[in-house]
Amino acid sequence: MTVPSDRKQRLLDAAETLFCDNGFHATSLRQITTAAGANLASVNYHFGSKHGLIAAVFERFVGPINAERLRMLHDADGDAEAPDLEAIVRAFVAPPFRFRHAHQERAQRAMRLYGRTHSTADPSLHAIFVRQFDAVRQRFGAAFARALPDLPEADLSWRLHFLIGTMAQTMADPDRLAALSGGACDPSDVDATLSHLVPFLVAGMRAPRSDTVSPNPAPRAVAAPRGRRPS
Amino acid sequence: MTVPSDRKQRLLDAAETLFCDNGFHATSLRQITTAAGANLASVNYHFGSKHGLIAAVFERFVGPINAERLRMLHDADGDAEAPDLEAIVRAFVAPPFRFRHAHQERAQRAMRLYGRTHSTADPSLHAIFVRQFDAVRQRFGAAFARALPDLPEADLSWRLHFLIGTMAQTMADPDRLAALSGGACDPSDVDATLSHLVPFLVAGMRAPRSDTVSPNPAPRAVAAPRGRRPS
DNA sequence: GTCTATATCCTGATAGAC
DNA sequence: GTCTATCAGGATATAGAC
Repeated sequence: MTVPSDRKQRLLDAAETLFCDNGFHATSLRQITTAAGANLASVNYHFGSKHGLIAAVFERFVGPINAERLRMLHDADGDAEAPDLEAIVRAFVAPPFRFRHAHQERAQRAMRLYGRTHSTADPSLHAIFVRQFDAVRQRFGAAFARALPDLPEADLSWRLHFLIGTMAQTMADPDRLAALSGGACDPSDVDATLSHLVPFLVAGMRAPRSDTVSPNPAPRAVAAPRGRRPS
Repeated sequence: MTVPSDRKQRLLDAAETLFCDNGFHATSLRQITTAAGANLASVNYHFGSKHGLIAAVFERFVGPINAERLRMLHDADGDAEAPDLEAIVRAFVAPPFRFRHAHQERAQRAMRLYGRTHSTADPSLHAIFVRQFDAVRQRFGAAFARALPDLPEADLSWRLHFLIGTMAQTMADPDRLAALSGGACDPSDVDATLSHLVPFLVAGMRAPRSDTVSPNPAPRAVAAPRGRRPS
């Protein structure tokens, strides 16, 4: 009790790595226990089930990140009437990129896993995620509302959604950016990442209200290809 | 040959629906064939393997979307020296939202599936996606470079990455936005979605260059929780 | 707490009749 | 092209010795 089982930690570490590389569903308990040097039955003993292990892996790194977000948010707005928008954005997006692990490689993997789980198709995993995340989202929603008092509520909800999506995708898929930029961008450089991400998001949050822009032109539908078409 | 097998279409339809609801990996061929009223062996006959079916499902709806993107891009910039930024953004993000299927419900499901596949963990699925997508990405990258001639190349790559992420997440997870906005946002309204999304992205793309903003403050690391800590 | 051994079920794929 | 029947293997989970 005073010193948690080393096996348990190693199971979490191995699961985190394998989940990130291959996804939750494609990773078997056998792979995990083998990589951790543990027995197959140990997962059920420590975590009850595979689902319990997934939840434990996820909560282990999302907990500190959300705590740091709230801490930075408290420093940033401190009940001010008009808190600094950039500081709020930074409080939201910086912690997951600054997550540190014993090894930097593992920190990057955890970040990727975090970003990908944002848009997982599996409903039960989605539930784990949403439960941990929605409190943070609401707290930041209120801060953004104070920082952008003239923005209608609907616009604010949309933009918070966009902001989360931008962050999640940036975390989820750093390799593609590195490859397609021909080496011009280095997603492993946290400071560089934030120096691009934060201004992009701040500008987006400050965009003109949607009711002041012109309507959408050319609403041409994209036809779905069907096997048979009337001709 | 003249009339493609009805079974084949029904398999694609059923697979699309189930893949969207439960993910690729969690959906079995038995579920698909049962839903399609077909035999288990029919998948291997028509598509060779489950992987072949996944690729076929994906290509069926991503092909027309990318074609429409390129068509709209051609209309928008037409080799102009300084094409309209908003038109380029719209050419990129509008087609997937305007994708139409025989039933509107299915169109929404296809859109969700598309958005989620952007950040799939499975490497072989990722490959299917990237192959279809990178040509479009390069073409749009060139158009953005013409529309934003003063932006350094690295900034451009970063922002294109952000833009794609915002779009993907918006497509992937419409339900959460609807729930958390308390009904203020309606993600099923395509015009409303675009009227919020496009200004956000245009403003982000026009943000100040990253080398003109102040450096990042407070690089405090988020500590990873470990079982044992030196005390 | 950790192990072996096993139960039970489901997966993708295929052989071969029709 | 479509079917039935089946194969070979992997999945999670558990019972029970130590």
